[in-house]
Amino acid sequence: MTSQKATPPGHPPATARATSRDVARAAGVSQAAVSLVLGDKWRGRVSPGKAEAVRAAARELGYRPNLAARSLRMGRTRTVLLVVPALTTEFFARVYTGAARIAADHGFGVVLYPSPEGIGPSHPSPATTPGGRPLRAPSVPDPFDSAAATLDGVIASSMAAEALTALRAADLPLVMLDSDPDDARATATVNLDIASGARQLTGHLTALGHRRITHLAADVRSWTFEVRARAVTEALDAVPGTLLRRQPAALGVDAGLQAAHAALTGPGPRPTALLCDDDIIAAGACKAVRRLGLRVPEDVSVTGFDDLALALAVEPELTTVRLPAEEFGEAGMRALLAVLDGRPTQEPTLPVELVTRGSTAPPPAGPDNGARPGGQ
Amino acid sequence: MTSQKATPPGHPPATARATSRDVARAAGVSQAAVSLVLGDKWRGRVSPGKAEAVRAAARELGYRPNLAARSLRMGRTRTVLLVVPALTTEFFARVYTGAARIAADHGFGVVLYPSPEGIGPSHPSPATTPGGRPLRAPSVPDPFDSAAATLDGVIASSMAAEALTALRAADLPLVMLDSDPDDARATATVNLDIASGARQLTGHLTALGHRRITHLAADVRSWTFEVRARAVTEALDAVPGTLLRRQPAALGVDAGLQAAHAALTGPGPRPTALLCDDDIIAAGACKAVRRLGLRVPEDVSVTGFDDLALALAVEPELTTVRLPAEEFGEAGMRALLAVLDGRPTQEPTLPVELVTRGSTAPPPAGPDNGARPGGQ
DNA sequence: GGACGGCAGTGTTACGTATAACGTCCTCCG
DNA sequence: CGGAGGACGTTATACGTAACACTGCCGTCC
Repeated sequence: MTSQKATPPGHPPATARATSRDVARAAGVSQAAVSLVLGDKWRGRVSPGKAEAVRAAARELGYRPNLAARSLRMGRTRTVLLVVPALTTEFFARVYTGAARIAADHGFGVVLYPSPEGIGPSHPSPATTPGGRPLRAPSVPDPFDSAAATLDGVIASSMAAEALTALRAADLPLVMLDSDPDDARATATVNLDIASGARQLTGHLTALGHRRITHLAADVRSWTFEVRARAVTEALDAVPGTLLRRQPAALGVDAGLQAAHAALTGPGPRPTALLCDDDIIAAGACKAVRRLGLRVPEDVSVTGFDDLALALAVEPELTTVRLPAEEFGEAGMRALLAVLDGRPTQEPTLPVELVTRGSTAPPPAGPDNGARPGGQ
Repeated sequence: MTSQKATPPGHPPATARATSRDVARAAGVSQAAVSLVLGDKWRGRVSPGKAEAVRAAARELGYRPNLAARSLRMGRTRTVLLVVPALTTEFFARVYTGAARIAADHGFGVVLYPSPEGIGPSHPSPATTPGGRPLRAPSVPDPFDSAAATLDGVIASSMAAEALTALRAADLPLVMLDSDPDDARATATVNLDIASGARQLTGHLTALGHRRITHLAADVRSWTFEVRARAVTEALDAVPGTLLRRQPAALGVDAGLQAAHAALTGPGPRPTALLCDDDIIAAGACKAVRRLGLRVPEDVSVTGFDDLALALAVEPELTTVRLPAEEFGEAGMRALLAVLDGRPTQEPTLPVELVTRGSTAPPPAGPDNGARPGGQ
């Protein structure tokens, strides 16, 4: 009673952290018993009474296990690495959020490794040299040299796959996001149903009557973009009388603008729809359309991909494919946890959803337009 | 040369990590000597020849110190916590990027703690998950319970200050970002010159001729927003004949739209300029203006704050204040490192810059300096 | 000539945890 | 009645590192 301070029960003196031995002393047991009880492995080893005493003492002292000691003892750090192209990309920020949530639920931490060749859509930074050699960022250290030196596993986006090979993660469990299921490096793979999204998008455009479509394709070598390109091609091949062209576009608003400009002013009949590999490129494409004195969607329809916040910020709001980014990160982390536990991982491909908004409409009626605006 | 394996020098066998004792054995010295040499504290304790031998052996074996052991021994983890409202906010993603870079340069790691009340300005997030389950994370754990249990310091945004009090970080060095310099909790404070930015913005509008300005003020209790409001008020007080009103706005595109709608349709003369607390609100405001049949900037000027990628994605491009987000994170981390080293911290207030773009123009001509345009 | 101090190192310890190995009793059953 | 085992705990150890305390040794100075 005299020792009772005014501090709430959750707030111990906080001067020096209590150790498991302090708890043991307070509960009148040995340190080993504390470890057993708090580790929930005391079935027939400690009496219920003492177990409760231990828990009470731990609570009273505000005991938190020293993770450094635990890691040292166990040889595992309960820390995983998430390798993404860039965190300033909203999509990957959301992936991280989902992954971190699941990780935290299991007592794991997530450290980030933005790959050196990471593409920052926010600022126009040249990502790679023409030779394909990744431009080494000034000070992106090997995460295995940094504070996260000891890792239990890795989750990596296919967009950062190249950075992976430079990493010394050779023997770590590796979950790859949105990548080739046959990739030998991956212990497991978690995918979004990108192909379905691309098909839905293409189907939406053709149903509106579009026949001349230009695909503003991200010029990033990555499984996910290859899938988009293939799905778009196949879907349009199935519709007679279509003309698909492809215009490479770097990532970013400005790059999207330039690519769209090229697509709209190039030789041949002007496309009536621009199918963009992500919302950011699409935003740039919208700007390009209007700079040419045309309107979105009356003259040119534009579609995005990802359903970022941006899709609702621009006008008209973008028709796009919603990717469940948080769930994606969650699934990736769950898969990795399963691998770490030795459980079989059976992660399904996550469904995506077409979101129809104002940036798409039937193509304008025109003499040389192979399709009827109201057709369908 | 005969011992040269096919593996590159940087890639050791990678089977089991070499320990400092392995290095000692290989170099023919004791483990203590290895620790001294690699810790760079061997001035007169180890001969240069042996020191070089140790370094060579370490390189050969690909030795990486076990950080768990080091942390346990030293009582410091070389890990700091960054508390931000939400990572999906581009601004804070960039702050993190800067902080992480400096941290890595000094062998530190950064773990993230998105505060529970974190605002997700990204999506209409209110509810719309197909499954209908609450997206708001029910499981944001105390970071001191999570894998980052042991921390050396904390950097916290003023926008997440409330979360801080719930944290048990009582005795940790704390650097606060953009917050009241008199905040007693902070060991040090690093600020952006927000007031200057707000003044520049206000001056820009008044110079264009605007007199009726509504401030779409973020309804988040936070030092940084209080400063903006105060600076705007004072700047406009200095210009005779101005009418400043204030409309609270939640964060997010949709909230900005609603607030702007209220501001434009409310009683009294319609404002000719909307000064928004961030670019996202401004994007929503632009939508509201157009939905009322008005034009940006001819009928209503709109300004943002932050200079996110979004500012260039919407049309017209936003006049805004560019905040050096990466540098902000870098400065915060540097300040924390100084505190940890016991050095005096003397971080200047970082300058900001007005960026004039297409969303601002002189107010429409009218009876008394910008009255409402006739018929609408 | 012996005391002394700086160099060049090594042996040892402790950090806090998890767990294997080891004792007790006590009960139950043949 | 004796021994087998379960319930209940404790002791001891190892994880890899940093740092303290100690030991020779050699050159120097009084």
